[in-house]
Amino acid sequence: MAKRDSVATRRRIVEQTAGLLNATGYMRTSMTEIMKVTGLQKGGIYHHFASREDLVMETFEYLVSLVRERVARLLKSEAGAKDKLLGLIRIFKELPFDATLKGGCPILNLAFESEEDQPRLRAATNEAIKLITGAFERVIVAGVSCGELAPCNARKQAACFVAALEGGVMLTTRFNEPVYLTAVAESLEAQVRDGFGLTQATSLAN
Amino acid sequence: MAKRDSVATRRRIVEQTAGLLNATGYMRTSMTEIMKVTGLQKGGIYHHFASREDLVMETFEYLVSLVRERVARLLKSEAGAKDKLLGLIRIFKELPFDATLKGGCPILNLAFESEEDQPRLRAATNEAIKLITGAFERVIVAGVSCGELAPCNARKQAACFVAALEGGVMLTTRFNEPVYLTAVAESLEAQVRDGFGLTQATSLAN
Amino acid sequence: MAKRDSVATRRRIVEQTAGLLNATGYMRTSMTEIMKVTGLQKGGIYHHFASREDLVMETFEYLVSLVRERVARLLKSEAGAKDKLLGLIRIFKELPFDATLKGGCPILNLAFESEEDQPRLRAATNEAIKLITGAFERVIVAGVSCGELAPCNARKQAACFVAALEGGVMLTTRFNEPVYLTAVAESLEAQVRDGFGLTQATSLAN
Amino acid sequence: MAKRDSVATRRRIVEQTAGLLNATGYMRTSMTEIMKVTGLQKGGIYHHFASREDLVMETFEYLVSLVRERVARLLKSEAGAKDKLLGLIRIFKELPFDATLKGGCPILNLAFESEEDQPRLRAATNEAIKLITGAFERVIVAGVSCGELAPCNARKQAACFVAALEGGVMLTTRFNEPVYLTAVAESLEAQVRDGFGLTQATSLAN
DNA sequence: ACCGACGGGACCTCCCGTTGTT
DNA sequence: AACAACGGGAGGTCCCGTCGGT
Repeated sequence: MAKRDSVATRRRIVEQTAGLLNATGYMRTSMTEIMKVTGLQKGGIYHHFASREDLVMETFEYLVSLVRERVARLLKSEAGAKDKLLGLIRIFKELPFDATLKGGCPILNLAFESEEDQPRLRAATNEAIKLITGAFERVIVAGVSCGELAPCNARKQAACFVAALEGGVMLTTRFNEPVYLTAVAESLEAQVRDGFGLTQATSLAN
Repeated sequence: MAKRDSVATRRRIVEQTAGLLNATGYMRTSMTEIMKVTGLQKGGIYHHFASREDLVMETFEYLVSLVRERVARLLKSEAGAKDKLLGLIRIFKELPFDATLKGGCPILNLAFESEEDQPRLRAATNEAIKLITGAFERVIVAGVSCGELAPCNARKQAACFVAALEGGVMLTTRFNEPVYLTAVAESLEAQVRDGFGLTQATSLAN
Repeated sequence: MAKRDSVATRRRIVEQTAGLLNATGYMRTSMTEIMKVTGLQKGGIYHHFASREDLVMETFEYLVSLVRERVARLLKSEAGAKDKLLGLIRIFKELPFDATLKGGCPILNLAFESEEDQPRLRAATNEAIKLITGAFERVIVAGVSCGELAPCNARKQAACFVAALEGGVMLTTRFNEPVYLTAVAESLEAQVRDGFGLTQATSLAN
Repeated sequence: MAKRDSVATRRRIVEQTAGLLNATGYMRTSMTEIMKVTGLQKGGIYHHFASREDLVMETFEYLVSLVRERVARLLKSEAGAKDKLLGLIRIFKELPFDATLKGGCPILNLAFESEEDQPRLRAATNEAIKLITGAFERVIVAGVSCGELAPCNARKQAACFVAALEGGVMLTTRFNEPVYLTAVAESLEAQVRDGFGLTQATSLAN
């Protein structure tokens, strides 16, 4: 059971902890609970991670990687800007139904919990949210360039998408009410199909 | 005089604790910090509140009352549905700049932190979010009735507004990035002025 | 039991902890043992001291104050340099038989245990040992001035006295063998009575 | 080859651990640090030693053997009692400058750290200190017999030498102040050269 | 012979809530 | 009404020792 399993165990710890932390809270969840879901004792866990923060950090990055991977795959599979945006929206819509991500968006969750006295976690959340916002922004810029979308402030439009979707995920998750995410997604989808009002110019301008 | 002082002190505790709890976290904030901002010792606080949860509960309801009051005043001061919606949006836009509410929306904050093992707090957040959503919904229903807004699923439309605005507040607060809330608000304002696409029917239908 | 007893309790903790720490070890002794001798629970102790190190620090200074007090009283009660030196030696001879100091010299004990990663404790021991050495040195300087003692390097002579006596205390304490301290004390007493060889000049010269 | 390697490795562990334990503390030093200096993992060390205490025990005896060897060599190389005593003193003077013994006298170090719940270590230190004291005592007895030294209580005189020298080593090591050991050594050397006051009888009598 | 994954326990710290007291 | 001494418990960390494997 020795050496060879080390990598696997470490990954197993991260994977099993991921869902727990994202649902119960990165800071609130005690090592005891982590011990329970991993089936390991404190000694076993601390053999793989120097500190609780290290484990949280790695778990967070694992969760972010799940999202990043989906985004990357989506951007490759779809060609048009509209389809890409609709796909990104779909990723958010599916979030609460994913087993490990049913706690909501890990980025917002950790951002909510991490304080200024945990600079590593804060920095990680900042970077992660930029990843998402950046993806939206780049798609929008490209869509505008090729005339598929109406001209607009891409950064603002991206921020609007992310904020609305994150809000939808958050409310749906926390209040167990699917309507929030559904409503937001539908609204955004309509805007996308409309090309941000390509003909009527109702998009975010300045 | 005893009773009068008691009531005043109790209220003072709530008011002084409100901003702290909403910014630092309802569950994360320790009694020590609460003691610091109130200037009272443990005994003094527990004399007025049977438990920490009671204080949290009352503080939360105080914060919600601040929001409710603004909403009520706004609904009274404005006559048209569009103006009322724009006013509600403005309330959210001002949230992060309010001294006591700079921690973000208290409802979402507490909803985020409260677990299933705290049914009272959960119930309070559920009720509070319905208050907000209900306000939007009623305005929309009225607006549609009088023809000021395009026909739509009012509940969904309200959910969409609240989710987007809450998301904007959340991201702006947690990432210290005003663009999220600004972008969301502008987008919603545009939709409102458009009367949810009164002429082109781009609003949330089913 | 409230406010008034605070000072007394704090002092009681220090006094009861003093003997324990000096005998069992400043670093080795666990909070659990300190709880036992003080009769308080962790909460009670941490109410009075912010950290274990703080308690150790204060306990150490209490023990040093006991020694300092004896030295001060001795220096006042005796007039001649020889009598003062004999008195100082006697203080060391009595150390292992003192209830609270039976663990040996607190200065050397803590100096032994404190590492470089505890600068406060290190600094305290440095200061404390200088207190002892300084007392010897000043007496010797005065004794030489008035011709009661043979001319010598006072600092060296003082260091010799302290080292020998500390060694005697240490060995007697750790090996439970009174002869070490007795032998050292007798030898030093003989040198003192001899006035450091006032007539034959066998004292430490350069 | 297996057995040979085993013995060599075992000795290597002891030698590499010796300096570390004597400087950092026999009890305080963690297995992690021991692993670091030996370059072995836990399993490797525990393969050679049944317990941490066994390793400490053996390391201690190795360090004592270093001292014993020096003493034996000195006693052989010098003929006269005075020269032997001066040589013994010199051994102590050199202690803090020896690479492996720069932590001070291993006997006193371990005696300080070992508690009553470690009878083996206690016994080992008792035996070791008797080795040193016995060496002094035998030299003194011989010196008195042949008239090189003034008649005296040899056991006491030996105890005095050892206590003073150990004290000097201790203070010099712990306070990083060479004067203590230097002063003690000079004083004792003077006494030796004087033959313990062969002519004036100032030596330890009863 | 040696590695290293893991169990299990002890330690310090901090926190909430009670209670005697002023 | 308010203070503050104290109990009791839980959390994160680290450490020693075992044992399956190479």
